[in-house]
Amino acid sequence: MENGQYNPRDYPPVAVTVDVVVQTIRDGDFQVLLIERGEDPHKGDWALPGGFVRPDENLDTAAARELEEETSISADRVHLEQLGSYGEPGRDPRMRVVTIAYWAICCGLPDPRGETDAVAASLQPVSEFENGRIRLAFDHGRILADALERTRSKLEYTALAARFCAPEFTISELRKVYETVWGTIIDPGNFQRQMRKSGAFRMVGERRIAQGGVPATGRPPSLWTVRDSTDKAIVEPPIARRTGSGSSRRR
Amino acid sequence: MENGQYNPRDYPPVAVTVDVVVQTIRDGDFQVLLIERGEDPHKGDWALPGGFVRPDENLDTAAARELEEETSISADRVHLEQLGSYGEPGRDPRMRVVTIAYWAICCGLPDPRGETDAVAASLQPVSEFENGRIRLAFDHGRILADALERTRSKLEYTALAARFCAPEFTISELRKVYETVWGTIIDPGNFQRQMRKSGAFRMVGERRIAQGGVPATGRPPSLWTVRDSTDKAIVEPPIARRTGSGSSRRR
DNA sequence: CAACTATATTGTATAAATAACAATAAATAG
DNA sequence: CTATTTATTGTTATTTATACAATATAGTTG
Repeated sequence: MENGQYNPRDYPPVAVTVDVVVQTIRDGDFQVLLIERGEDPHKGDWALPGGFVRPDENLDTAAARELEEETSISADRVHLEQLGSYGEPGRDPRMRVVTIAYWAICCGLPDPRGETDAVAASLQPVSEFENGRIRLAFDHGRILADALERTRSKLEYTALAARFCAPEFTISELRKVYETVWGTIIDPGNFQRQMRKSGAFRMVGERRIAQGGVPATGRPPSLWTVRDSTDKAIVEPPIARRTGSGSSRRR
Repeated sequence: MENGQYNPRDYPPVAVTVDVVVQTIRDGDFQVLLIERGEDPHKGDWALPGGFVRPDENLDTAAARELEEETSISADRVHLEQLGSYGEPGRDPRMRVVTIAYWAICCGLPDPRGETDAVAASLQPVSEFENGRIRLAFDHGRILADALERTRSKLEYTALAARFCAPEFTISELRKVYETVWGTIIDPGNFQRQMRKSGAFRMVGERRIAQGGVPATGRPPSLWTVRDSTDKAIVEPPIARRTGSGSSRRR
């Protein structure tokens, strides 16, 4: 491309697709959107939602479109970011396919069904994948694993945890996001201070009284929102992820 | 790709290329490999080295091949990593081109010339680009900026700084890498301890006496190497990058 | 209504890490 | 030998992290 010596038409066709790892928390469980493949290859297996990039379409736009088609929620209430490209020659047996993988975080998915595609989309617990009980088609297992690591890593130094929450949230809700995604337990007091000092969030309400549905118990929390809605908000200093799973409390 | 509803042949051809941001330190200066375009579009401008991905070639392999063609150094003495994909529809006026960008760190480039390509490749100071004195063709300016930020960021928590050095290096040489790439000044004493405690490096020689060329002055340093040659070595705790340029010393 | 329970939030004490700079070590240059 | 230079270790004040205790403020129950 940098020089005119190669003629693109000399090469066999390459298809370019986007695949999206859509992550959310539902019922206190870290989950990811998967579709059941209706056709071979890998018929009946799980796969990531995705599709071809259209001729005059941005990569980001293509990913946003796939996301909206699959979840019917608009991409502006979602964090969507490129993960990387996967282009192993044999990754799709039908032809050479290079895919640009994206990852997304969203809140409150309305129980998804495949809308445009005649395939069943559903949220599956990440734990099922990491246990090996769910196996993915193509190289989607690798892509998913990379996306999960990226998400967990970015929670450390960004305010992206808030994307798992409604626009306004409590610090405890935020803490539960960390605990769910990382599989750890975090001290509520220390977490409270860290978030307040981080500068990434802004208080929008002193008190929240009983919400619809859940009858509140305990002292009412204050309400917060992200200070920078462009997902650039940095949590500084970063909050430490303890690799050990489960309780780290001492008795 | 996930379903059979789209036929790849229905879409206009997409060319897939790789572009590589090759970074090194030469004469104490942070530099990047650029080529001068010999043909339109952007004839005479600077661009990143790159080229088409071949039919049966990995993306990583294609990047390594481009790197070797352009620098004539083998990719195993180099850190080479994917940066991301750039596929804006109009980024190349000739046709739809999606490029997978890579970034590389290497040590001691033998003054490069374009070998296979009949184009002039040369190392240019990063400062020239960041000053705006060098302007790049296509969207390569954006790619380069992203790569530089990635490199600077990864120096914080990985042992990749060592890739700018010979296989064996002194802690002072390592410190100068940080200072050069970040444009900051780092306290030698504190840096020494951080690197020793980080676990990322291993001492391979107690003393280094006068090297060829430079007549040594001062106390001879010990020699070190990276403990994990797979570039997975983590510097923990990370070393802090002070955004402010130049001296941060107090008087 | 008082006592109890449950969260949220603030306090506190200790340990650990950071940062600035001083001091020492070990070589070469003159 | 003395000055100079770079490497490395010491030292100390300050900040930050961690664990846990204490308080605040609501709802719930007897």
